[in-house]
Amino acid sequence: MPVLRVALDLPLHRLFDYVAESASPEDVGCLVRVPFAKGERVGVIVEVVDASAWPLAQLKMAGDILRDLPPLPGDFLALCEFASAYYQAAFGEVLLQALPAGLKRVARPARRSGRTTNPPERTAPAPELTAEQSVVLGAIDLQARFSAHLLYGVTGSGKTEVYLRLIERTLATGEQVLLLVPEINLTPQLEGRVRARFPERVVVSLHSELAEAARERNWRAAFAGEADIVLGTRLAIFTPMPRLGLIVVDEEHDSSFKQQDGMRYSARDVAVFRAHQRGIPILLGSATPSLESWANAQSRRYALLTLSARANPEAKLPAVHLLDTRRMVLHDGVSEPLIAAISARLERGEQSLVFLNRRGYAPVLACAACGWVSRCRRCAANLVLHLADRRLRCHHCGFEARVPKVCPTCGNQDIHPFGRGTQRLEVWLQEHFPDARILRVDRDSVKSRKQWETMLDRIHGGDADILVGTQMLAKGHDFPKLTLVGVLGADAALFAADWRAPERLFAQLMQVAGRAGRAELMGEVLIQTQYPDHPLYAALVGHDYPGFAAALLREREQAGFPPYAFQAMLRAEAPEMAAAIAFLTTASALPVVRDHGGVVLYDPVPMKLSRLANRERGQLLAESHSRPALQAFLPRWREAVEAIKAPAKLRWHLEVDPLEF
DNA sequence: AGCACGCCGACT
DNA sequence: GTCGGCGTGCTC
Repeated sequence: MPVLRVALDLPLHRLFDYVAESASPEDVGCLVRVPFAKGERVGVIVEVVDASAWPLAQLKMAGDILRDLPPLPGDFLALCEFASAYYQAAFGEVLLQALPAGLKRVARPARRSGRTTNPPERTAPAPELTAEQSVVLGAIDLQARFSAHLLYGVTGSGKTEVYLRLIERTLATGEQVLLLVPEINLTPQLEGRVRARFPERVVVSLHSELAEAARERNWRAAFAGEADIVLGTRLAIFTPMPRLGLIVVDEEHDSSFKQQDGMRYSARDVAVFRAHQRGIPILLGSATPSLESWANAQSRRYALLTLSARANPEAKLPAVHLLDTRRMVLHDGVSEPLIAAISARLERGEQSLVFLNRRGYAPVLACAACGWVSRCRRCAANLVLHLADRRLRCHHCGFEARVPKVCPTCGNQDIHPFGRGTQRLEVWLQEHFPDARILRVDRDSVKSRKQWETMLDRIHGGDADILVGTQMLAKGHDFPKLTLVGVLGADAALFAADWRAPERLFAQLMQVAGRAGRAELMGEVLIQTQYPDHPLYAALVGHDYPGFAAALLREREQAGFPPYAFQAMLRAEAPEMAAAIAFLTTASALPVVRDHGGVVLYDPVPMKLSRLANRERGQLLAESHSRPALQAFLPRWREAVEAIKAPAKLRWHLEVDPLEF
């Protein structure tokens, strides 16, 4: 009798073996129902082997092999195996997280046959290509085996059109396309554009906000090869696609491609591996590529393709000016030149956008008499004042309290908000421009996709004169009447402890600056700063991403930071910081650590946000100048760390290529 | 990760 | 006298 080696959704780095009445190697990749501990589970058959060498008496009998779903293909299993090995996650967990929940339920409901039908769309004709777009398209050979391309294109340069043409060429050869986007809800118009361009094709979307049934239906369509185009967020990278011929990653620098819980993978990096493994082209697109991708382009591992001009030649890049607030009078944080610029837009009937990446009314409430500040009792963070609904709110753990009328410690009535958020800015602007229609756009005012679409309609319909918002507003949207972008409070990120903060700030400001002046109206960007000489701002003024990236890469190389070093972070959390640090200290002194000369471990330290939801958190960085050395070290280290006897309340995880510190 | 078994504190 | 805390060990 054959033995099935089965992967189960457990954090265990091993397979479980069962005897089967009858099974053949063709069943590899099939789901199978198996008895496990006291209950029953669904796993995936990874191997079917001859039983002669197995201690059969110790094995349980497998249940049904679920053959109504075709077996998961070998390249998909290999993709999961790669992710499992690279990110130190259990194979079964990787494999089963990739499947829709419905398939994994032990008792499976009878399947309703649902067809994936596209809502009818009018065919959108393809626009003429610009000279640059033609050059870029000519440089991509879809017949080639694996090839990675970085499409560096300024905002409005027509990256999407390049994607669409490539997709068209790929579809023509009978292959499927996977298009990854950071957050599907923020870019509903991209989905619309894809559907409108390919009305006769099956386009399905895959993201976590999709209802379970719809997600399963779309997943099945992709897996069955019925879907021609899969448009999805990071989780879609783990979709089996039998005819996959092209992967496109839009806004490849965006941090939402990085999963921040469970298996902490980078969908962009997995995508590159997947393309390599399948021998197909991959295109990464961005106006501000990640330094990792930029470095790969500089070293010719990726082909660099550039779109330097806006597709609409009338739309010039916005003029970026710095407002040196050290020598200016500020009115609730807003400088007079910015006020004047907004006034001018109001008079001309144009739109302004004021960008402040901090939601709420004020980041903290404080007592002038005794020094009390509104701290979260569960986190090492302040409670943010939300005046709109009169609450104090922790942006990290969700804790809420009502706003006290007097100081909770000394009874003083003199408690005041300190600092500014979007709500306060909105209030002030409304007072100063009483006739202006002001729209605040942040996660508090836009909670659902529906609200977001309503908001976009209002903006496009010219229903707003001034937009006030956080980075939500920065994502790729055309606001034709928007000619002014004001930026407040950007300086904070210049000197942040996280050395990746400038890179993110630059990308964010480039993105929000790109909102200004897309049509025939010239755009202007005013950035308030106390550090007008900072090279980051100089690069913004000059629209000089390559120069900025080169400078950052030089710094990184000198400091020995990524992408010139490879890192993994061990994090521990416990009720007491001492327990977390003690665990990390033990982990850093394990015998395996001494055997790996190529890997350096730093001292365990408390995390920046050292307490979150009543758990104290510490971290330990492992680093190497050689990825193979780090990859050789990690499995051995992880195994030894798993064997550490830690208190039950201690949680830990290992993150490869961490983005945040 | 669940879920059992197993040995020490405050209660119907 | 028991209910229940979570420490430890196992899952084919």
